[in-house]
Amino acid sequence: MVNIGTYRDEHCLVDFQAQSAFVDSEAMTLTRKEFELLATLATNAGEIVPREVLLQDIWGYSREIRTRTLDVHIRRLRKKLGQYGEKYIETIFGVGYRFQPYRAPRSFLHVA
Amino acid sequence: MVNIGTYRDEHCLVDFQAQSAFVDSEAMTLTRKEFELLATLATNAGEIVPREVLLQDIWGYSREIRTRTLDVHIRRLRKKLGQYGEKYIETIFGVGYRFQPYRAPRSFLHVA
DNA sequence: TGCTTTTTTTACAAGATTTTTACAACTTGC
DNA sequence: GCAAGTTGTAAAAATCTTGTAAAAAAAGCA
Repeated sequence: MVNIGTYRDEHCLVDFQAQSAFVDSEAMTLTRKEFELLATLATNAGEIVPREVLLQDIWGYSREIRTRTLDVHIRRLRKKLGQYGEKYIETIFGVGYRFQPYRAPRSFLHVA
Repeated sequence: MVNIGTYRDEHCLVDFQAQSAFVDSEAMTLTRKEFELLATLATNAGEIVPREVLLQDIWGYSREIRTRTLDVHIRRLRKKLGQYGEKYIETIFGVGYRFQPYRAPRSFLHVA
């Protein structure tokens, strides 16, 4: 079984082909822009995606265009990611955003 | 495996591409200016970088501008480098700063 | 067209970063 | 040691960035 065309971790699944996404096995209802945003971030999971890049790739906006639409979409996406919203989508101040793959918190029983 | 785009020594790793830095494998949370400063110094590790050059390259300030912002940023960077702060960032009085690659202290058992 | 949904803008609020200020501490040359 | 200049430092002020709710605009669709 291959894993091409999807992002997957313990709580989140993004299927780029089917343009669908799931949180804890529950389908998210995302609009097109919301999905594009999630897909772009998840594709680059663990890496910073600059605002510029998001605005260029998803909106086709060039550097000089001033808009808050990215922020608004980030907010709605975080909301739909539920309790993980803040953890998944990190703000890199002055740079952009980063989708962080889920990491299980280490059980305190195993802490040295 | 190549080493381009990074500074690396026993305790410190700076990834210029990813705009991230680590001390003893722990991610440092640096602001933009702090990262630029660290990156500039680490790029020139072992060499003195004059104040003028830092102020010009990072702030775009020309010689005649009087500011203490460089000093403040140096301080915050040293703080975030933790116990190595002072060792890594040397002050060259009247000239500038120098990032010194980590050198393991010679074990006292081997001191002549 | 008229209704619904999605996207963008607007206008502030909130938050984070950067710079300045004011003074203390230090370095160097005399 | 002293004076002049430089750097260190804490805290305040200024600036800049992001978050947010609500309204307006645009896009989809029966």
